[in-house]
Amino acid sequence: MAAVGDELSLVFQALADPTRRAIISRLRGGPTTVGELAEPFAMSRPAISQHLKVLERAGLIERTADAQWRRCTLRTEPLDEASAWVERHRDEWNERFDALDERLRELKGQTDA
Amino acid sequence: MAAVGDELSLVFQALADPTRRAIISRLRGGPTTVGELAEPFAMSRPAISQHLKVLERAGLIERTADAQWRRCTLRTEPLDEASAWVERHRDEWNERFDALDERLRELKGQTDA
DNA sequence: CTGCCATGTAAGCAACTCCTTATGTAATGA
DNA sequence: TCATTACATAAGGAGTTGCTTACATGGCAG
Repeated sequence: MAAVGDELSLVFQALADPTRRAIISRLRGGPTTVGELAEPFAMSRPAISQHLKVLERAGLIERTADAQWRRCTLRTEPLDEASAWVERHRDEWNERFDALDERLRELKGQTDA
Repeated sequence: MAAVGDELSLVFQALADPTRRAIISRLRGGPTTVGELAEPFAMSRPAISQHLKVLERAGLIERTADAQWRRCTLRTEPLDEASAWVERHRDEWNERFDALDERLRELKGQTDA
């Protein structure tokens, strides 16, 4: 199925490709045209265009027309959301604590049985 | 192609699915058997097994045999790596600064022409 | 041993991904 | 006007994903 309509899924999916992550890294150096962006990759231009479409769908870039060039700009808000999700699940303290809790309940279950 | 051998891609790809993110959220409450894990989802057990395989491949869970149950435990190291990548690209300062720089170069270009 | 329980694996299918080449489309410049 | 530049879109194909049902495995209780 993978209908994946929700924002977070789109962002993580966009980040799951090394080429797209490289594009994002590149865009940290400032807005860049598609041609410049495509140059370092051993890949056809349409392929890059399609990657950019994925990034745009995830809200990670904006494309603005500038004469015959399309200027791509990084948008970091979706990265904030992704970061927030990961951070919420990253800290081990709660997990450790709950694991201990679970262990205690387990032991109790064993003595009951 | 999507041969995606690298760690980060596997992690982001694992996080790109809502079911798998829900599983991770659930595992924050401590180690859980596959059955318990599958219970809240409107999905067959094999489907969950396959999601767990993806999570395991990404290093996000460990499965240890415990009699006829498999106990799934969250591992947060891959989340650390993912978080580090996102954090590295999230801060807007550099981006803003370079964007300004670019803008100045643009203006210079216009006055030159 | 036998049948149940929890789980994994296999096979099949529709949908999606990621690339390709070929073909638009819009702005520039001679 | 006509070619060129910069890019997008279309069509197609190999491989992957995410589900399904059916079957295999391995521990356990009788």
